[in-house]
Amino acid sequence: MAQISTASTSVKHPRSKTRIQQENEERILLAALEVFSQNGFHGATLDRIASAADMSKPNLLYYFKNKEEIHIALLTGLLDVWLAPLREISADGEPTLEIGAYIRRKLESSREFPRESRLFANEILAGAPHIGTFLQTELKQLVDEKAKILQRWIDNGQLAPCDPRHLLFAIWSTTQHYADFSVQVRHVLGLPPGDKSYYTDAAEMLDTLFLGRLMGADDVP
Amino acid sequence: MAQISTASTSVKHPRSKTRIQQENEERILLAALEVFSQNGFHGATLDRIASAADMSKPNLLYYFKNKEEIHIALLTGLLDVWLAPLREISADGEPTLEIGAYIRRKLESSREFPRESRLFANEILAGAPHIGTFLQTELKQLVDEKAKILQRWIDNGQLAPCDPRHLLFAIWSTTQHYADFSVQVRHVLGLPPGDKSYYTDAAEMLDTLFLGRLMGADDVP
DNA sequence: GTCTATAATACGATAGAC
DNA sequence: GTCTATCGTATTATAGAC
Repeated sequence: MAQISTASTSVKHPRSKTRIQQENEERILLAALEVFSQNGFHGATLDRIASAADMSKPNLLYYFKNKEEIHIALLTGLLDVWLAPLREISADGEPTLEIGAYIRRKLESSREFPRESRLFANEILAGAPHIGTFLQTELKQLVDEKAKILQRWIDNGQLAPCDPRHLLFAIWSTTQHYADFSVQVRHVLGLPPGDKSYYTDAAEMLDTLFLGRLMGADDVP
Repeated sequence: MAQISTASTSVKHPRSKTRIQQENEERILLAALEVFSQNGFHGATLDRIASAADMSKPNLLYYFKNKEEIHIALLTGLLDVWLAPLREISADGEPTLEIGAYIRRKLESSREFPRESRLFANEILAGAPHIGTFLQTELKQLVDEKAKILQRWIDNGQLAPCDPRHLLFAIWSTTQHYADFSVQVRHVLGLPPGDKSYYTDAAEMLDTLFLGRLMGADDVP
């Protein structure tokens, strides 16, 4: 299975793209994001993607040589977006503020890019056939780096003792849940499709959960 | 789309099944669980299910009239298992103990039944085409019921003020994450396939997270 | 670059012998 | 109940005109 990473360049022709090329590729990727995120890789058909892009199927395959290439292009574009909020965590900041801001960035990302989140979730659920290498290298490296910062805060008594990596897992899972499981969230809360009002309560819950006792371990001996 | 629930009976013929029928249906469902949970509904093929069940494709279709019926049978069997840990939360217990035990049950369920968890996750990600009604009725009702209990604990000062439903969402997401995103967890931690040793640290993290400050809100004014 | 037509195949499901 | 053979369709991908 072809592996991708943030470093990989998807540009086959060094020649710059024409205006119409850029527009059409963008249109295809937008349509594909919609279809892939709702149905998974195998559930998505070129017919539906072409239809969503308002384009004929052969024309679509003029821009991407096959279905998998469209999928890979989407995932590739996603990885940097996924890493960005984590990258911003600074060792120089106040732990409570840094972690609180990270949670808000992730939750905002979940709210603004639910389709991207579901695309990512589908890929992981399927065993990460395309981004396995990315997870083992770029992501692992960044997590290792940030875990050191968190560990230092713990050693300084600024953060409750815990496994830093699992703290990150908890932040990822709780924030992404509101995008990936939005249907369940809405049904349980009795909200209509498209209603995202639950994000307000979600933000409050996560603040209570993560900033309640974990922070300021010194204050509560 | 055909909807199912815990109340639905999947028995078409009241006549009791023969030994060989039971065995074969069980074999098919086990194989299908493996294939569906790894590839999603559309990614799974009858060929692979039949092969995994060590059975011919027509023979498989002798027991289930089509692919969807196998999928529905799996989901139906899953719903009660999914609800069971939540049902056990008792209003008469000590809040800390009750919630701690619930988290451990959910985490244990994640560890013991990762394929079932992924099957469920795939169904929700796809928009819950089969279990939408279940989510809106049985699950919502049970959540409403348990949320009342949690709210009473909050009112009594035994639990930090928060939205009870979102507390449940946080428990669901963090525990299920270790089954649904196990590939990512392993890759980030640098563990080999099949290694589930991270569940120890996971349990500790969740205890710290959920039982740290949330409980005994009175103790920390 | 875009289209119609179509090739090639994968897949769900059935027919019918045993 | 189980099998081989096969049908029908959906879907990926290409050929070739414009």
